[in-house]
Amino acid sequence: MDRKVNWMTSGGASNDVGAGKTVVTRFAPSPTGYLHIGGARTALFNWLYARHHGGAYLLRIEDTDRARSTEPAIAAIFDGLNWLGLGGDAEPVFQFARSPRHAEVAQHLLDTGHAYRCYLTQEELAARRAKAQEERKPFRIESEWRDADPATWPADSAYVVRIKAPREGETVIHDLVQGEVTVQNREIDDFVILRGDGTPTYMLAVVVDDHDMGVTHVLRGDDHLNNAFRQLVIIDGMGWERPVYGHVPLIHGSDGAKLSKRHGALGVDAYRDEMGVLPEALFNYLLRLGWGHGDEEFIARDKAVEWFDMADVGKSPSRFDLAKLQNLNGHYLREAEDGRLAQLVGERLAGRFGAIDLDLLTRAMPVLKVRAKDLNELAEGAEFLFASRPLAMTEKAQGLLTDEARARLGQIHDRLGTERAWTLEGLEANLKAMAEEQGLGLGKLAQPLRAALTGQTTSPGIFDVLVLLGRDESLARIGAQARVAAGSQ
RNA sequence: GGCCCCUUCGUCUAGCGGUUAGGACGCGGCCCUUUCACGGCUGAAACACGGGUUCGAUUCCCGUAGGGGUCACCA
Repeated sequence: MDRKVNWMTSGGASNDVGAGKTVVTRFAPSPTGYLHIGGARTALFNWLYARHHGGAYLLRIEDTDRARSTEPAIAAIFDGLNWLGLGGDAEPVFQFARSPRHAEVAQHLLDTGHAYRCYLTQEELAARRAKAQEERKPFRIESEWRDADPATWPADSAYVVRIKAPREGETVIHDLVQGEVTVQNREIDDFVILRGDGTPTYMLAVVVDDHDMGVTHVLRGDDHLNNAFRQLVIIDGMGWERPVYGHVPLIHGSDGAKLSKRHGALGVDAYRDEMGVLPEALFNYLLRLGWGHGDEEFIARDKAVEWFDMADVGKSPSRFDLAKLQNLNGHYLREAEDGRLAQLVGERLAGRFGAIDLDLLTRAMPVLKVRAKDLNELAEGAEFLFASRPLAMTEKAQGLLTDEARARLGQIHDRLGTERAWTLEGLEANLKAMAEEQGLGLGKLAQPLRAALTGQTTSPGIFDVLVLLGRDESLARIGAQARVAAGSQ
């Protein structure tokens, strides 16, 4: 509870850092794959925090790993972010393009004695590491070049630039999520900031970019918590102001293990395309994963912005629960506008049925969407509207069409044939009257009728189906099944 | 293994010294009902364990156990 106080000690209102600066957050994915669910949540939290405090939310692509970074991955990440409404407030920064600036900072650190050239080879390091492990001693890089006089640095040998980390004392971070975290400085080694080929490492690049972008709040996965202490060495060496940190616990799979493809570490595009999830549903789900606001479950965007606070982010990792996402998705499906859903479902149906009558689909949507949890189910439920005769029957539907049922379908066909207006009320009155006349439950008529009209045993209300299909198509479908009965007599 | 972090129903969470420990998903039952859903009502289900501190601990402190993260010239 004093987390807030800690980062406000420099004074000012809660939306100020230091001397009244505006909040600036960033989401910095590395484009080595799609935008995964954990990254999406990190982006969401950064976006919300910036919005809540009236600040800016920036994007940075960490493409310094040239071998693993790809164009398609970059596109997929932007695509996913935009779909969720989490695009940046400014043009994204591409990290690789800034490597000259990174090298410049490394040089400055070298010049000021905060870093040094280390001529140890990777082989030597590996050998020392192996030896330490053999002796069961903790390994920490102790380069003899740390205190070497720059005048003795060989001019022609390969070297890396290492930061000179403090060896005594301790470093404390007042984390917005984790609270006060202390690490002994001796635990921090002289990590590399510039590689042998002169390119910057991630540790250097992040710090320089965050500084240059004016980032005030670094909100990221807590797998970076340890990195924060190392990054602070560079920040302090440059004499820069420290950002406020907030390390959010990771999302785990349903079995508690690290999230992998098996449990939903899919790209957000998979949730959209394959699972038929609506962006507002994923937004709401991700928001509630690790964060809560009293008993609120369905939280709209504007409310999320209003309520979001890093202090309410839980400190323990949460598990990804697909069932809950689906429930949320069902909720948002029911709330979604019919025309929009028709559009989305139409795209899914076009492959099988050709041109889709979006007007019909839109009219059907109110009765269709209440029984679907995702766009796939919605599309499935809408199929009967576009299926052509003869209708394919599911096994259960077939089972419903007994001789007796087919005989009744004949009667229904005759009765409804006299219906001219074809209204919901008229049809309902007609069939209920028929059921009553014959002393039958409505179900005895409705189920075979449903099978004849949709080829399935479940569907929207039977009168809705009748109206949606229209007089001609309905009578044709009923007649088709009734006729079979007549032929078999 | 060293270091860091975490621990309330199966899951997501509310709780911030005194509560019949609340909500949601999922699960069971009932109602609504032409099917399936939706909706409504309802039931089972949790403070990891052990010590303290305190008149009183789910809540504060310390251990134990369990879980997670991290220890690269990857990001």
